[in-house]
Amino acid sequence: MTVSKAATDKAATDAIKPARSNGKEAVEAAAEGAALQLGELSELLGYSLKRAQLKVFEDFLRCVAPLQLTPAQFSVLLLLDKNPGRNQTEIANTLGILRPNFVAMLDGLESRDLCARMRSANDRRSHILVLTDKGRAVLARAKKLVASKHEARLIELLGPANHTALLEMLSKIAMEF
Amino acid sequence: MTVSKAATDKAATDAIKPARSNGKEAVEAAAEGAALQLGELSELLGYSLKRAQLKVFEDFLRCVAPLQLTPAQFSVLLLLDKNPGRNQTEIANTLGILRPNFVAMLDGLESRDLCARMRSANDRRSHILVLTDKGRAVLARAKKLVASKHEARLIELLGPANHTALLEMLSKIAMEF
DNA sequence: GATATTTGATATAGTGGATAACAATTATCA
DNA sequence: TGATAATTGTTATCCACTATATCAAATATC
Repeated sequence: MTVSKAATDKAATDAIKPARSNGKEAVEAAAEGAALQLGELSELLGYSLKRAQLKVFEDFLRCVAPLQLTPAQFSVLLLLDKNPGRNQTEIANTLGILRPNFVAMLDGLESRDLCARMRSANDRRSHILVLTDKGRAVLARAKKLVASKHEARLIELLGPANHTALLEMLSKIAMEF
Repeated sequence: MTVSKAATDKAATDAIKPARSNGKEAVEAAAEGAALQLGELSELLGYSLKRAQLKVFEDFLRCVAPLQLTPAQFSVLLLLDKNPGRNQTEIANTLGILRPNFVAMLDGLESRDLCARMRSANDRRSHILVLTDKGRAVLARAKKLVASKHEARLIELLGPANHTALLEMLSKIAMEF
């Protein structure tokens, strides 16, 4: 497994002559311009998982580009909206973000006036996180873009039933594996 | 979406009192120690995709730890074995690794005597990549570990039919999305 | 009231991914 | 043929993300 965004850019556009199956297949294939054999790689779940994830994130970024939101930022806004009154540690932990790394991320969102830190009255150590009006507006627009462009394209590719089944299996792996 | 390895470490171990459903539900829930609501996040394919991918890679590393191979390194060895006579550009492109980043990766594998660069006779610019005997031996052991520990655990969790269906859908996304 | 824990924050390091540029070599074609 | 373009491996460098240690302020524990 490896996988980045690059991949089959140049290599795939190479001429692909069908490899004739004589003695030294692969070596001859290399001498020609044949496509490489993935071999067991195509059976490795992790490999396809990673490549699919990159594709999906890439498409997410495209679809939500007018709002300049990354998948991570979108998830934070979603969580803040559904869970008012929570502090940084709670939000970060739920999303699997380490608290030190969450600081800069919040700085970014707060500087764009999408959310705000408010000192808690009960516990003056913690910051209660709240969506601003602008944050709610951006989130609403983002939800629409994600549903109508991003997820819609996935559902179209897989079919609704498969899409649901895929989501269930991925959740199962994420939670129980 | 966000997701790193950390996640539900501390927050999940917090006391989870069932939130009573009166007026200000979520705010009250925050006042107590209730679990956070993922909301639309659980319907976002990219979110589960990323979390599942992290879990799978994590498990891969554990299973193949005795051989000290990352998923990326394993994929390189696999590809070299199935495609002898190829150069760095071809291998890197197929795996979605950018050529500049592939150099250090190969240095690592070569310094462990798992593969070797050989100057091509036809084109003295390129390096033909070959597995060493040790590389083949390590790859063979890695394949066994991956099949018997890593993939086996995934198949056990999902069931063989679902596992296959999942692989097909992920490949479809990776290739056609 | 002394000690430990938690929270947000800073500094820092490691890793993966991306671009520009370069020398050596090979391909193109006028 | 010879000038120019393209390719290969490489280096340097930058950015984003992840991870750990540490700190001061505030709170919890006993």
